[in-house]
Amino acid sequence: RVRFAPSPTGMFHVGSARSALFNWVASRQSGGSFVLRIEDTDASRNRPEWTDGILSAMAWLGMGPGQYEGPYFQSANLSEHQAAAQRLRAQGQAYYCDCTREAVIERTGDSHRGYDGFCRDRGLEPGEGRALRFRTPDEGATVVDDQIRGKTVFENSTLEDFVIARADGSVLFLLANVVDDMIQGITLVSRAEEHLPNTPKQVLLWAALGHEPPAWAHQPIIVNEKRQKLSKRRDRVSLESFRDEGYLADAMRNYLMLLGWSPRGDREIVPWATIEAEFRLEEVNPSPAFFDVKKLRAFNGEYIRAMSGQEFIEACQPWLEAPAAPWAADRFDPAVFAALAPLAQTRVSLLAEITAMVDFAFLDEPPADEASWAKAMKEPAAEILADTQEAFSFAGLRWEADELRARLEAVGTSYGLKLGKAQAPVRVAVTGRTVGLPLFEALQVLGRDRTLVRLQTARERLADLT
RNA sequence: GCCCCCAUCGUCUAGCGGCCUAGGACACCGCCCUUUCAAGGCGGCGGCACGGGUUCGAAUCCCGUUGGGGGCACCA
Repeated sequence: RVRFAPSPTGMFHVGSARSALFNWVASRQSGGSFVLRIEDTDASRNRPEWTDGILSAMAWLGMGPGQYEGPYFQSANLSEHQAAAQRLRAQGQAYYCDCTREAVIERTGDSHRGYDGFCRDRGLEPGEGRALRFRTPDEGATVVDDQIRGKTVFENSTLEDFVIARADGSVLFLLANVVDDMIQGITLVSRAEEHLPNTPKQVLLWAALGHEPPAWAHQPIIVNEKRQKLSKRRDRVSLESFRDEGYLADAMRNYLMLLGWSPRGDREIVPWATIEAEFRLEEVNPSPAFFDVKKLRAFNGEYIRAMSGQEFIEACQPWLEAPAAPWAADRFDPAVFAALAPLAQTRVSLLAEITAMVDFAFLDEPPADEASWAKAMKEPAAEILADTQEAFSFAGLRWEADELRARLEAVGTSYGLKLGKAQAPVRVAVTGRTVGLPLFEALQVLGRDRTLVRLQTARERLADLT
């Protein structure tokens, strides 16, 4: 039984996403279950919309409702938490303490030294301002046997007597967590490396409560370009933001699994089934991994190209409507898009890019891009536009890509220009941009009338400028 | 400050004592293809942090140094 316990913070951190995936695969492989716990001992912090966000992000990654145990939003074990705390006290392994933080610092002279054990043997009874502390052993060591990094030894003398219950009687995360895990029969706690320093305390709690601790697995943290832990404030970390930009769930989960692990045999982009079969928690690389958006993007491009034409068209839908699309809804023509989509599929690495790729076809006028205009509309541009307009106006012209190409090529030749140069002014006149879909195919789809109007408009504008 | 973790190309990694002249991917740079841009094909650049051991032999094992990171709440 593997437990996944993301903290509700208003978004789903990519680190949490990777952790969820690791745990998910590990639990399925062993035929065990995946327990989802989205809880906070301070219920007021657990906002419904936040938990909904986590649930939908998980479902997006393929971990849908009904496929896990839970979710548990609020621990149902509050009384057991209390009982455990009192049991520890009864066993002499916890004691009440009335020291304030300030008083401790004054005695130790160091705000980082931790608690000094002042109240250990004062035999205080519960009361106002008195917290319950766990009495850590004076000697020996506690070892955390971790599936990813082996055994880590913590000298008990370095473990301070930590608080397990507040003065008001409420139990803190460290203990509550252990009690919940015990009650739910959790056998593997797999979480981020930042929890490792607290783990010996939990191992001690498990033992004090008379249980064998679960197996542990502390995953390396995910860092930014400065090699610091990805933080909500500094870095872009929300899974939702990637989803909304047009990253595919399959690409994202494939990439995430590769952060710290890789399939055998020089492969990276592999079907999910392969990952589910081959992943091993013990094979996870213990060193921190940089979240490389460029590589993610490259993966996304590969996944997009691997889609069938129909799948691609369907996947693009959200970016072809308001608010993503700048055109009026009634100007959108599914047939036109279906004709352009195959040309666009190898050219987008993010679905969001599709909008700018096809907007010229659904806008009344080509989008204005000054830089493109400046770049393409020089020297013989006016003549090329005029000649092209004339050539394209020819009554007997077959309005098809190869024919259009032949005509423009001829125009270019008359000015000593290769097609690559000659097509530039026409491309900008019709699509508004200097780069884009293959021009003649796009013109064929756009149609004769609209193409000619745009050529005419561009000529007039060019004339006005000079 | 104390405790802990980590260390192979810029990045993600393969490697778990000889198959390593260190392999792949992303990024970057060329060339080919080409109507722009992509895609695709071919090629290039580029790394075992350092110092000691152990061993016939070390990227791989041990120790140290250095560097990076994480944790040190009556938060989770």
